[in-house]
Amino acid sequence: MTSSQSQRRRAPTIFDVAAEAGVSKSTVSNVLQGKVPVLAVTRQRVLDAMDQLGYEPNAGARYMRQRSRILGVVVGDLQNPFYAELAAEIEESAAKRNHTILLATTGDVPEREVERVRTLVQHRVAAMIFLCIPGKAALRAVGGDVPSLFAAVPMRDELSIAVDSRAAAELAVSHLVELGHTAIGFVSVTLHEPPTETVRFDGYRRAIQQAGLKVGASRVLRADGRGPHLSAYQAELKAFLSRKRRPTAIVAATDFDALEVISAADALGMRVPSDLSVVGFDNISLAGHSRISLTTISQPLAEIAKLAVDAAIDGTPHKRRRAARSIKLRPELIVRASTGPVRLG
Amino acid sequence: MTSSQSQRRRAPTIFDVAAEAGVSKSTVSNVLQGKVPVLAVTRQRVLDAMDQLGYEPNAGARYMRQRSRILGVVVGDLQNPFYAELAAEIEESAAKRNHTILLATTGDVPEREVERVRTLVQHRVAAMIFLCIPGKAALRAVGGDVPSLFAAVPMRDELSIAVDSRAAAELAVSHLVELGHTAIGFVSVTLHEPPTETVRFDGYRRAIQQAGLKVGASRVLRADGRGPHLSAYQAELKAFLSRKRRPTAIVAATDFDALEVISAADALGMRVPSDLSVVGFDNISLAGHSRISLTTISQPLAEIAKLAVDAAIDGTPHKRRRAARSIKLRPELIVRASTGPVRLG
DNA sequence: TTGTATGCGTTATCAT
DNA sequence: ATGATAACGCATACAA
Repeated sequence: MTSSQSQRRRAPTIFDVAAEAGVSKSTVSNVLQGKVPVLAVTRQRVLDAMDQLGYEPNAGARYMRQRSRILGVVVGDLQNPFYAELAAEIEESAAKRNHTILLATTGDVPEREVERVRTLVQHRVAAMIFLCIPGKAALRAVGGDVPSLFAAVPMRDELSIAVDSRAAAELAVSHLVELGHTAIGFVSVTLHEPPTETVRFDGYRRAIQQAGLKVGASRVLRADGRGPHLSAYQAELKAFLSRKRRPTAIVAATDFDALEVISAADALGMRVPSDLSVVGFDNISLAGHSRISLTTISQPLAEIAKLAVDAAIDGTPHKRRRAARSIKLRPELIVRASTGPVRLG
Repeated sequence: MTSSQSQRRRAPTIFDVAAEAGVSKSTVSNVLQGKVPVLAVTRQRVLDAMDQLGYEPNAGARYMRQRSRILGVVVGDLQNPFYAELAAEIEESAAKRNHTILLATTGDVPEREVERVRTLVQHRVAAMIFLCIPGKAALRAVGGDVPSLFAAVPMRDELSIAVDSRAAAELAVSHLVELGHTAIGFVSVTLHEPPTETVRFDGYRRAIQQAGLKVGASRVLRADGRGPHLSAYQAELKAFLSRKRRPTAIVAATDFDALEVISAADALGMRVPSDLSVVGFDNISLAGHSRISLTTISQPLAEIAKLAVDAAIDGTPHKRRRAARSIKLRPELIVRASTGPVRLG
């Protein structure tokens, strides 16, 4: 309205506002900060001048004197609905606390990780929230000056806010045991993050042993593979499900994996859950769809996001205590139609 | 390793580097910029000093003199896999061009839009990429100084990079016509963005007329509703599908809507595609899952992302020509198992 | 309550 | 090829 000119003018500064309002820059700054009392009329004049000129403070310049209000968010795979949803929640929580997020995706490629982390550091983010497990180099690139924490991923010796994956696995396994299953397998084919995968497998293993069952190698399929070779996964999965001593129930490392398992079962003409029970992990929103109806472990997304943002903003006093301040949240089992009693015979 | 101290030190500056290398700040800046020639040995000394100190340039300070390398990305609904995937692609394209993205989600709430846009403006983003249709107020908040464009959403009179939705609708309709359908309906229940919804419905309507068919009011279900009242949607959908003169095929405004339609059909015991054919829109990654296998319209995500980022960075010379420079991409029909020949009778 | 002076980290202009 | 210096927009300590 005011200015349809396309020549990009210099944005109005605090100085312009001061001139327009007939006061000094300090006064403008004072009404901006709200710390120092300013006469009501003066204040109003400044405010008027501001939206007269369409003034917006320059965050970059501000951050040279103040703590930045940007949070760096590093996500491995934003294509995965779980991380996308989590990122959305984090953004919202951050906004509630007047912070913005600088988003970086790495595709879990080590070299890219370092590059992206460095970019975030250069922008002097107040803190770094990882939605992935970065490599050593990336972690080093963060440096000791910017606090970082890990959301929804397990990270030993660091501040991490995640679900207790052992408890989660126990939930899944005991649910299956209650349904009469004894041949309970584990599948992870699409999870690019070794540590997360390991923790979940470990939880599965412990839960199995705790239930007095055995962890048969023939019931476990773990692909350390790179890249999403969907067709290859399917081939492996079909072979896996066709084995003689195949499991009657499967704990999948993620809902994505569970979906792949279901696809393979469908292709083999196996029925879920009567021929094969499947439990997922993450409770992505599509897990509840009638065509999927996946029994799965749910993580309290909003809570994780809020805690992560709060911790990122409020900081962790002593580095050494980071791990100690880690938070393990309680997972929840969502029972849907992908699990059922074991078929006798 | 180097510094395990938790007291947050002042990050090393260009000045510190200069001191360490025994040169002036100007020289350091020169090697940083690479524009002015610097003696090889000096250059190396500076470089050494840099990673000795773990120096990273302060992007905020830099942006006070140079154009910022931040792109503001405003997305309405990041929970929607389509937008999450698009955001990921945009981030990647931006990174390739040494840019970072500041992400804001609005949940399509007008007041939040303005607030978020203002935050982005305050960070002096080089450009704004909208993955939603902002309200007037938000658009005004952008101001005339920061170029903005629209990716994957239709926006009249503005620079937009999206699929030709009329062509898309034609693709869907003619596919169904070829299968013998004449009672082809339209459903949109979860799309929060009126303009996008309107454009897609309009495309549907034109395509129907072009095919010599009629647009019966009884075959159209458009919910302008707010918020995701999934159960309510389901009730509406079931009632819709139970009508006497119900359609034999449905064009859904989004894959999400298509999934809801399928759920409703499942609940009513209707078979897809023998009782009801369904075409979606967006080709989200889960549309290809064996349990869904949704015939849908695909948008070239990566291409949209690249074009959007390039346009955002390289800019549009004259504001008036923005609309003229808009790009309409060709949609593609992905035929899967949710569509089939009309059942005779 | 308001104004003045200085510093923040960097780039850019001008000397040398 | 390198160094001194003035912006850049804002916050802050201090003076008035």
